[in-house]
Amino acid sequence: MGITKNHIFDDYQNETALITKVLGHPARVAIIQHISQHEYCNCNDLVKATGLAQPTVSQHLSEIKKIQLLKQKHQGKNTFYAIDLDILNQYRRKINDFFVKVQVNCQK
Amino acid sequence: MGITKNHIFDDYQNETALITKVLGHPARVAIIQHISQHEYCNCNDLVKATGLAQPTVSQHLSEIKKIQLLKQKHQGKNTFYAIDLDILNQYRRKINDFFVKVQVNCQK
DNA sequence: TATCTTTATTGTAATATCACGTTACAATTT
DNA sequence: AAATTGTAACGTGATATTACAATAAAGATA
Repeated sequence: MGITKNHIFDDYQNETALITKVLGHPARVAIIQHISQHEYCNCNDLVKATGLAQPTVSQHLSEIKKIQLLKQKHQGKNTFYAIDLDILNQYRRKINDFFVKVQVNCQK
Repeated sequence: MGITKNHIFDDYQNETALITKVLGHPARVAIIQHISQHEYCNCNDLVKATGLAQPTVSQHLSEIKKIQLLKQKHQGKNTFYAIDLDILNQYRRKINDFFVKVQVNCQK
């Protein structure tokens, strides 16, 4: 029905899916890369970097914000984005652990 | 337009997104977990394990198959699924490297 | 004040996804 | 041969996603 039955899955499964879903679009991968490579990166920089329209970039940014992966600093009319490294590292470990657990289970 | 502009992104970005997109649904996370935990796991086992209808499970399986993460062995009327550990490990490293690169870039 | 810049929001069209009933088909069992 | 079992494919409805034009809102600048 186009509606995911989250309630029939456990927290671990839902959280793993939530994180990877955000990474599951090339624009968001590109946005995360670009922010990591450029300090004081604002929305317009990302528009230029991706070639997408400003509302589209803004929409993708809000998806990334939903999982707390971004910090933003308002400076005058500008909004500068940065990666939250604590969260990033937390997610890196979480996703890596998922892969490792699957691997270990297979080898039992 | 609901249609992703893959052509404006590079291979690395598209491949990263392709892999994570498959993990971006709790049913597929659950299916991968269950297959890793049960040798000789067939479609019906996954139907029972997830609580989803058989066609739904079959559809999710085909998404996971698209990125070569599954091996299948036909035995009579049964089809047994297993994780392709080489591919899994390849993807684990790829996704982990993505996170690490972002982290390293931020710290420059 | 009027204008420009920057970002978020709203609305909308096109497409994709999720879920499942139905059907088809192959292999097994009776 | 007929019935049963297991899986994939087809079709479809409901919802979500992607993309963007238009607009709003807030701050900067002329």
